[in-house]
Amino acid sequence: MLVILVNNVLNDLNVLTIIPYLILTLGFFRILFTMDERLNKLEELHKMKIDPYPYKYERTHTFAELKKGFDKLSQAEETVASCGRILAVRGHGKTVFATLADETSKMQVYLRQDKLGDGFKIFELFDIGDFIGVKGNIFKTKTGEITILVSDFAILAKSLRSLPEKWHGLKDIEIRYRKRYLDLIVNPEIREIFKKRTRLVGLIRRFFDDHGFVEMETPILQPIYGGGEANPFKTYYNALERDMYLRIADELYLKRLIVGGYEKVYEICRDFRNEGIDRFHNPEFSMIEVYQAYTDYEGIMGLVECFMEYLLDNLTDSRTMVFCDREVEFKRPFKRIKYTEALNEKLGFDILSAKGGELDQSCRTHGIDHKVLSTGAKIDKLFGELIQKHIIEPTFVIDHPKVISPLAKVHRKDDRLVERFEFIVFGTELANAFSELNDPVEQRKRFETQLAQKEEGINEIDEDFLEALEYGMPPTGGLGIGIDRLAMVLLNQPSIRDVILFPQLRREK
RNA sequence: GGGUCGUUAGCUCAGUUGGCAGAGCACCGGAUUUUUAAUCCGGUGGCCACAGGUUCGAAUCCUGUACGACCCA
Repeated sequence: MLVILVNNVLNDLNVLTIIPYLILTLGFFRILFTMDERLNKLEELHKMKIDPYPYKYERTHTFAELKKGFDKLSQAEETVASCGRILAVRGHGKTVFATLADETSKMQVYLRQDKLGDGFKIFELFDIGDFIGVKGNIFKTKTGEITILVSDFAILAKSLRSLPEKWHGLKDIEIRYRKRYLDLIVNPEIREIFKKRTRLVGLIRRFFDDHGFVEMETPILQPIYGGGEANPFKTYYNALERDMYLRIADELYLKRLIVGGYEKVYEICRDFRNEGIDRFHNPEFSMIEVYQAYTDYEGIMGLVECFMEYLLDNLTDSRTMVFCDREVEFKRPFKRIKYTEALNEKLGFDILSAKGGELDQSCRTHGIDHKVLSTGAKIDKLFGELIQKHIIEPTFVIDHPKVISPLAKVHRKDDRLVERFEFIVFGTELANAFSELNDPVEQRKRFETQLAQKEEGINEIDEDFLEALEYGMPPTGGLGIGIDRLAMVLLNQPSIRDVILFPQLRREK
């Protein structure tokens, strides 16, 4: 069809006008040439009144079902109908072996001219990558492979481009990310990873449902962004004639629900942060936030211990976890270390009473660019560099300085600290939790301090949230878990892009 | 934002000191009725990422740009 179309266009133009046209559309022509053979076959199918893109196929068995039910099906000589994509073809003149794949498995099919008659020739119009349906009986070849002896077959969708190589697969990491569908076709282990990720999210949901939590849905488009420290993506709402932000967290909305009387809520949410992309960061990422009334961070720590054990038992069948060639065991209670004690020991002075000069000096010593950072940010960088990086075993780091935790409740025994923990394993933060700040007067002060520390006063205080707190929020424990990082660690994938189907990349040239 | 490395056929990769652009798979033609990375014979396919520079001569050396990976911020 395309070939005819292009021929017509060429006939309508004289040679001189064609030349620049040819140069301009070189890319288009190159695609045409590479697809030429397949387009011819497509044309051939049309001529034979065979629809290369039919509407459906009645399948009796998936390939996995055929393999599982082989004894019964072969004994009964039952005619089966299956379908899938052609992955390999081995022609032998008057017979053909082909390997097909559906979602469940691969399957060999065997076509013989003496069985198919004139229809046998039609298979010559099929290519690797095409979807086909086959009917026939299953048997074992002399090498013992379960195979369908085909009595009838049909094209289900013609493929116009050749797939990446069958043996080496697709390795180019850029193409794997940009054209994930190719990665999924030729690298079955990648399909397995994303299936496991889906199973993981299902387990997370089941765990919290089973523990009496209710899943909620809160706004992704927010008039004021909050609940974290990050630059937002900004958009404009025409009908309301105002700027809106894609959420960086859903904390402040879930807390409104606790004010509203729910006692156990969670949301599995996609959050958006307008910041750098690297091995641990994608601008859109998945979180689960959990809030439970009448408990504190101690209660949440217990919940996290149960949660991790539940995931390991149901996802990997083992209480050990391997990530980047290191192995750890999960045994409760998890280790606890105090944030300030660990950091003070490394630094040799007390960060809570430190002078600015001491902090700056330490930053310089450890290669941290301290000039543009707030005190809190300096402390957190030092912590990341000196402590977090080296924590491999599952560990709760607890009791953070107040300056770096504007939404957490002051520690009951030390008012310079808050009741907070981060759950760290393999040097990676998997969870962050507080005894939630529910004192509206204190919360307002913290927001004001936070706003004053910002260089650009872009964001405003969420008055509606403060008003909600003023109506009263019960004591509450809150938890946030980064699902992508959790997936990385549980599935032993070194980059966040390996657990996100379509990671963000720059635009192609 | 900075540093290091990479980009060669649809895919996986070679390419020597700067001297004709290569292989395997895929594709096309031929042989082949139990193969399975089928095999055998023959063939097509390249803006060597892009733009400059050095040179008699550049995939190769130099500069810049784009995209990607890793590290740092």
